[in-house]
Amino acid sequence: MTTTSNETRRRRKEARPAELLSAALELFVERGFAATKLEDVASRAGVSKGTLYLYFDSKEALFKAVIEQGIVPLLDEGEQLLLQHRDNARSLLQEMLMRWWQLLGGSALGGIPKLMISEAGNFPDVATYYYDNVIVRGRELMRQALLRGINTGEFRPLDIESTIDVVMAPVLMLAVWRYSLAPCGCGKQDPQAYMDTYLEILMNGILNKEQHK
Amino acid sequence: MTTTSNETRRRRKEARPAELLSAALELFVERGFAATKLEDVASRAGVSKGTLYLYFDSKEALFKAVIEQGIVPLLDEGEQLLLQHRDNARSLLQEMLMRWWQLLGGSALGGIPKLMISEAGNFPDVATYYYDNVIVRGRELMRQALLRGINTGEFRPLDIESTIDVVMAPVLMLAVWRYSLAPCGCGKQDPQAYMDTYLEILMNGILNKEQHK
DNA sequence: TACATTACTGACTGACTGGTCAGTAACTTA
DNA sequence: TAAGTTACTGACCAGTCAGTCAGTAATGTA
Repeated sequence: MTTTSNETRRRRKEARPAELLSAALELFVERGFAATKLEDVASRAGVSKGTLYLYFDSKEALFKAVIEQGIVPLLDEGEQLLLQHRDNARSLLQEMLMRWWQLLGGSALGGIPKLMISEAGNFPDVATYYYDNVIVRGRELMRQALLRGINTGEFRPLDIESTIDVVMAPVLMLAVWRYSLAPCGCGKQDPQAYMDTYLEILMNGILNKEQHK
Repeated sequence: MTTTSNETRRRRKEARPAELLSAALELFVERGFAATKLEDVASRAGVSKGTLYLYFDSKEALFKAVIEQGIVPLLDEGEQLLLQHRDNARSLLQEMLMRWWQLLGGSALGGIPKLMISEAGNFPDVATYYYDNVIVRGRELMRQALLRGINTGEFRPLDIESTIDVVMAPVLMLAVWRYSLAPCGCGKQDPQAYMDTYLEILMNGILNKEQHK
């Protein structure tokens, strides 16, 4: 019933973990870790609860896997962008922020920041993992972009470490919003207008005055 | 044992609801709604679980009360500030953001944004209440400040609605951070440096170029 | 066709927790 | 001091859910 005729069980076995992780991410983001029932995760992935335990040892192990598997692709993408980019720092920064917003806004992965914010207190070790492997790496990307701009004189001299956090915040908030109050029909009418305004204010805020446009 | 000799039970009765709300806020923010046990809330407030039910009908009612009681003082303060301020728009905006950060950073109330973000999906009606009574009111304060600046020519003409959200985001993130990853010993070294950098970038971003300093 | 292996199922259990309520002790009043 | 009232307690109940495991059915193999 679950498996259609041309999907062999062997093939299914390879797909299961990803299907379960995807279902778990959706539900964890939607309801929070504690309020999510494993039965629901399993049934959303089209299997029974027992099957879930063939692939993951416990609810907590599932949570860790959701975070660890979900986040790697995002950073790889960002690192690619940084290496390839040969234009000026302004367009690099702009493109990084837009690309990141597209990724966070476009797939369910966008819920990970909200999930991590909500559950960090209950899973300090996952929080540490997330910090070391996502935040530190993400901040490094942003640091490179900002440094490039400061070195070329495009950006004013800035306190880099705090600038990194300040620059990230509005994009993060937009992603968080999408999975918290927005589904309740509340505000933040147009993400595109938000990003446009943000980039406009940000660029005015960090570009050297001599720079035009 | 719980009540000391010079606190009569009658006086205690008046203090209980506030004590319970305070304990509940702390634990909800720390662990999330579902992961918080009413027994723990009660014992942190120095009473038994039964007593909690004398003052609140259910766990959900307690949650609603936490949000509703916790948030009103903040907005009153903000409205006062807006009415009293007679200086230029720049200093008004600056002071609003700093004051807000002090309030959010200084008391346990700062956890409310994180709590609301985490639980909005599970309590759509509370989310709607929060949106109507906190976000809409808060945005209105910010709208007034921005309008004042645009009208006097201090600020460049901006798309007000999206600017409101953009301006709020970094302060909100700072508050959220404090109750999520920060307790795990992760980054964001110095809130003061963060706010300084933020205000500097923001002001450069929205002030008219002729404006000096 | 008979046997073995693999992927999966879902009823079950044990622990936990929201919510109840009969009882207790502090305080008041007569 | 005795009777009544108020604030509070904690054992208990009923429902829930993470995690288990004996059994089943699909697939592979001889």
